Amino acid sequence: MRRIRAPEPPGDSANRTPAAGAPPLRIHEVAELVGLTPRSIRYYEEMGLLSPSARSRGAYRLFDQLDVDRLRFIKSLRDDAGFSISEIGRLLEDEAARRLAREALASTDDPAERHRILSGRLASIDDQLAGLNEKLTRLQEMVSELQRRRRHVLGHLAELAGDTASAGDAPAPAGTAPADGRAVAAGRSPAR
Amino acid sequence: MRRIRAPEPPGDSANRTPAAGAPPLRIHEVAELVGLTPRSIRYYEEMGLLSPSARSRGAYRLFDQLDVDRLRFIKSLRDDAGFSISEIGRLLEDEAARRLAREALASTDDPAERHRILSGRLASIDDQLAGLNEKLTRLQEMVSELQRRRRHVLGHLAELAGDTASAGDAPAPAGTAPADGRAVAAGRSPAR
DNA sequence: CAAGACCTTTCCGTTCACGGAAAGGTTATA
DNA sequence: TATAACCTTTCCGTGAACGGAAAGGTCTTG
Repeated sequence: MRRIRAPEPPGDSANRTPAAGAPPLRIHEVAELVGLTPRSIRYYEEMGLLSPSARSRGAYRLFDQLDVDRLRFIKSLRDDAGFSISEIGRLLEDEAARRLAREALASTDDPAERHRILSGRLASIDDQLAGLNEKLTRLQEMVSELQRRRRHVLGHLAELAGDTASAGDAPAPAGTAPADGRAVAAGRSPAR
Repeated sequence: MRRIRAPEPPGDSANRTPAAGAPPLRIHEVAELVGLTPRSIRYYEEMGLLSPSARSRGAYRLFDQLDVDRLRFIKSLRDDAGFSISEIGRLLEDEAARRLAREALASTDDPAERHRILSGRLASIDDQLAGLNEKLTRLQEMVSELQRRRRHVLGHLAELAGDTASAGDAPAPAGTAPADGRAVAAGRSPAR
């Protein structure tokens, strides 16, 4: 019987972590760790979202901490931001382009060339910001509306409590919530 | 040849708008108006997202302003918030529950009953807020990160401009953007 | 070295969110 | 009343994002 741990046979350590501290994980381990299925992870690799991760001699996929981070990012983009896999692909490609630009920038002193590279980067960032800001604004509107309603209901409840406690109290102005902003109330997660 | 307008035959006006000001629209008209296809609209009706809209004598679907608003809301939820159709369905169901609660509240004076109704509403609102706040937080993080990068690139560009203008200028502290917050920069929409 | 647990690729199946054609009905206009 | 331009339902097709079984390989442990 085996009990998890230590796949990598000695001798093949030409990975991204030269003589790593944390041992690489196998697919079902990362899957459990980040809350995805092995199937999904293979699918994301197939779609080009993951760098062709390291392999053991026996062709087992091996994941390091960077892979885990990347997968967490992908999951967040999928679940929280609601991006499609291809959209996520584009975002990650841009991430790669970023590194390339960084290198290209480091290897030239020509002002015109540097300007070209930087402008490209700026355009790409603005592109992403435009899309995200749209989503963000809509979401903020929805949250604001819900918070309005919440205060309204809360006001009614306070009024009710006042009535039962001492008949004929101050009706409570119904607007004493923590102003507005982020993270107001939670409880009972929506499954999913 | 016909040229759009005036479907509803006189005699059947038992709709939501008793003797409406704005005439009802047919499916391809609303579709164009809100940026959906007729097919999608029928699908949403089939999925229960729309109240079985009014029909003309010949069974044509007829949409009023409320339908248009609802469809716009659905589209926003789908495109901007990235909700699935069934999630949108749940949100809209809650909207219906809200009306019911409103009526129930108006028809009883029993404090216990009123408290029960209001508590239910509050729980439901908190539920939705929890989900939305999570999405919102993630998105805000992403936007902040992008804005950070944008300022960074902008700083480099300024530096470059300074260099070319007068060799040996102030390097520009790279942190003079509009603080942070909403809607920073746009340009070139991401297709979709 | 046999067992058991995990892995591989391949391939077919499924759900969601529609697209699109078919066959036929409806409504305003010429 | 005959077009033309819509509409209806029904049904089959499709791309995305996986699920799951099949057939076989690979590690580790008893």
